[in-house]
Amino acid sequence: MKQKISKEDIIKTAAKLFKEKGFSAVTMRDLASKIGVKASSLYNHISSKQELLKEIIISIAERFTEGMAVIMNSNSNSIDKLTKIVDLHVNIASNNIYGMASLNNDWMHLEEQLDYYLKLRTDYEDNFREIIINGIKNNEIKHANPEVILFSILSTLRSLYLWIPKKEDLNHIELSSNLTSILIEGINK
Amino acid sequence: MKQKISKEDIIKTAAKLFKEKGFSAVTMRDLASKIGVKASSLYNHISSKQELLKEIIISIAERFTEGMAVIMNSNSNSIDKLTKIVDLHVNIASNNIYGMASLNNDWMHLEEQLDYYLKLRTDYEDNFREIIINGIKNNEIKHANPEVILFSILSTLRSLYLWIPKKEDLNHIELSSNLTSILIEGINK
DNA sequence: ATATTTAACTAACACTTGTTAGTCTGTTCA
DNA sequence: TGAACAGACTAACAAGTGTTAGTTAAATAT
Repeated sequence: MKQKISKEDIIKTAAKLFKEKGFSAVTMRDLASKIGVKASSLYNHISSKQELLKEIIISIAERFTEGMAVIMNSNSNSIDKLTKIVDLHVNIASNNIYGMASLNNDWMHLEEQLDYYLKLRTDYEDNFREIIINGIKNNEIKHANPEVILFSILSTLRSLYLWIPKKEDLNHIELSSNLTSILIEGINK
Repeated sequence: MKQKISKEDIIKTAAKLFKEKGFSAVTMRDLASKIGVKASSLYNHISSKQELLKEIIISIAERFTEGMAVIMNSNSNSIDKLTKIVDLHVNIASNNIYGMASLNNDWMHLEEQLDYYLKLRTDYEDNFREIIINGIKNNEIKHANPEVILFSILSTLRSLYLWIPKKEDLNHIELSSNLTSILIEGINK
């Protein structure tokens, strides 16, 4: 056998291409030629292009859900929980630089799994919001609009996948603590 | 004449569809039928699908460049400049909810204009970074990693287009000042 | 050594893509 | 009124799309 490719290889390469051009702009022939094989050969390992998107997005989304569940069940205070959420995002983003692009930009092309994905995302945001609102109640977090706080932190965390690869020198523990400090304490002196 | 469509109509509808599904997933037939016309009729007004993307992205990118130039030329202190940048983003995002999606997610499908776009973006980020570094030097901004500060603020501002439409109740002046406060002073009490 | 399985290949499919050519009808202006 | 034009239409194109069928050869199991 000239070559032996695995489903994992295909998914990884797909994620890389999906990040560069988006799901819709990547053809099965693009993907195959990047791997060094003909498009039809891919179908010995996967069932459809859709399946690739599903595998990429849902596995990451579930990792976020699991991480959030652990944080919600911990009895830390609100600021500690936020710190743990930052860690969670830094860790998942670092290990899924390519996949995060699909999660953020191509989720709308999920078909059967779209509703499931949207539920995971909504639940995640609801938990996040609850942590913030509790923090305000407990006087740990300043009395600002919780939606603006949620939006501001979550936007930053969701964009990590774009920045981590550009700053290879910054190690993840350092990034995580710098980020936590800036998000929580702000930047003013 | 049964109908009279303008290039502006086409661009607006295109931006809306590009936000929903991404540039590559929107066909000229999709676009035409949303407008209530046949695909070939679009070509009486525009020269190509590419042109639509260019018009949408470049016009917004240039508005950011102009806004940044005004801020750089003002002799405000660093914190004031950051406040003005927040306003700039809130204003442009509010007025270009759909187009901002293309700017953020479909810029890689620009062809002849790709280099130009990338130059505008890099210059913008360089100016932003300079403001932050000057702020640190002048003791207005805390001595943290300027790349992390830049990334954190800019990610939030670049995601505004996703949040503004979900929070119609929050008016833009209020949003702008809440956001400035959170980005600069943080969220801790 | 032989039989079975794995996974590549070529060829083709039905359909969709952006775009062009040519036509026809309603509007504008002399 | 009639000529010129604008802008819609139908029809078609060449190229590209995801995917399937059938074939072949290498790897593995008996």
